[in-house]
Amino acid sequence: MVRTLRPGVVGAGIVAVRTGEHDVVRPAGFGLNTLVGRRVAAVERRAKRILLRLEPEELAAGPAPRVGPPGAPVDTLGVHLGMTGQLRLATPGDELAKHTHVVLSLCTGREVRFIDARRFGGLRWFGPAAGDDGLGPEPLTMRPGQLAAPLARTRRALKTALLDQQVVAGLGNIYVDEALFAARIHPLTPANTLSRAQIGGLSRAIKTTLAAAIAAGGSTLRDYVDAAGRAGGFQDCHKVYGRTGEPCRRCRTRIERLVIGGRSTHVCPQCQRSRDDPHR
DNA sequence: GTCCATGTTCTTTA
DNA sequence: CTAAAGAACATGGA
Repeated sequence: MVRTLRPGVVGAGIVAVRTGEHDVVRPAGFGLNTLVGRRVAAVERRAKRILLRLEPEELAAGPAPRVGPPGAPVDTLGVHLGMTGQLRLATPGDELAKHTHVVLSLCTGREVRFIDARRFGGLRWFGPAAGDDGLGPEPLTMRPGQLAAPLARTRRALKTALLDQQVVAGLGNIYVDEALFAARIHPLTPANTLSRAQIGGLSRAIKTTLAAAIAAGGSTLRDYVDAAGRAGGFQDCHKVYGRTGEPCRRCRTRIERLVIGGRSTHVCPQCQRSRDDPHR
């Protein structure tokens, strides 16, 4: 999402803001229209958050330098897509999709639209804060020790621990299931019983799974599309997620569906037998 | 009508 | 203190 959004947004000034009747902005009542006149310095991702970094206010007005002096405050507007959210680059003539909650008009003549049927997603004003509060390490760059430490402190099912954004930030239900299959570890394994070797394998599995998913453009089950409206392709590579009853691609055993922490969980009972693996 | 859904956050219960 | 379980949010598709 960030990669497709970035070229249409970075360097552009916000010239108008339109909002729908539902308040999807936190803190509640924050006026997005106060951002008119600000310029987008960068678009970054932290875990599941999309972060629009805005140039310092006084420098953004007028023909000012693109980058402020060292130490100048950069403000951040975060976007979380929840389950059904979309950020779309559009032009004013494009038909307004149902459930469009925010439209940011840019000086380039283009628009960024936030669309979200369920409204589990939303925008969040971080001000000068970094926008990474409450988040554990970034899975793509973490060291195994960063994963080992919080896992050693809990007896929760590994699945539940990995969905906890304070343990590791950015894994959702799809990618936890896929990473656990890749690591060949059962999702019900108590987090604090993993061996050092299992942690190492799990860390690697998380990285390869996410990297492959990003390269494929993400998983489109129903709603996800990038800023240009293109669906992802990784759903066709899922080994276990959504494959209940179908044969494991590795061993042909039927994929099982469990419920762990209230979340649908997909597992190959043959490949993911870590709980009673005598070698661990 | 039923069940399920890519996420987060709060409350209740133990 | 820990954590499990459930509910809540809101809409739509099968």
